[in-house]
Amino acid sequence: MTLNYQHKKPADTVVVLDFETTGLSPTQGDRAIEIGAVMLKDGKVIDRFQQLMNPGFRISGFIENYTGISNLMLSDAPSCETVMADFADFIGDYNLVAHNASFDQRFLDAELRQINRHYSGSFACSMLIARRLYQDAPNHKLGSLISYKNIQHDGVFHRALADSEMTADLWLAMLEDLQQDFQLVNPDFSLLQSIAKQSKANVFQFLRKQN
DNA sequence: TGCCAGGCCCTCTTTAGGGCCTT
Repeated sequence: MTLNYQHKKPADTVVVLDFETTGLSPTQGDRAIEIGAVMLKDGKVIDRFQQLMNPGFRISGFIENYTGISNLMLSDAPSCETVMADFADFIGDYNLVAHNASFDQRFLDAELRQINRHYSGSFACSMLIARRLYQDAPNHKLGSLISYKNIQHDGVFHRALADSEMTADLWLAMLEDLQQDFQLVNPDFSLLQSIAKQSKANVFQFLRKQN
């Protein structure tokens, strides 16, 4: 069997991450308030990262309610700069996964720019991939996909570590489905990135060509 | 609860509009 996609990293280790933030747009002044991440290697969680961070201003009541993160909780949290420096060390140059990755990438880029740190891994978006693989799902919100795939969870949503754990489980479920449904021996980050670039109409034909 | 932004993606499209996702 020959797979016509390229392995980018010697070990298929990825970091699945999720930000909680003060709003939707760093260009409008929004900042990160929590980062959560799990590191996957060979289909297993080998490390975790979770930290609240103080954005330097009060967050809105909407965000307090949405995330369960209060201004009191953030009052004694370390600064975004301190936390993001640690997180930059955590992710290193590994490839990255997030649900609706364009959102998390904007905040990661904005926060790391503040401390002049960089990363060289590339992003894959679990939402774009799920839209192609699970076209019958009622919608492609993270919580809906967790239910659709019957993935066990602890009922916590909109907290960074809980959401990154669920995104990691969704990622592993997609890898497993590719192995079972398309007899792919070693589906990896690069293949899933390629899936996100296919049209919904052509993605299954693309997958059948992979072996 | 919704607004704010931005990218993707579909369609009654491409000289555009609007829903889906993320907080």
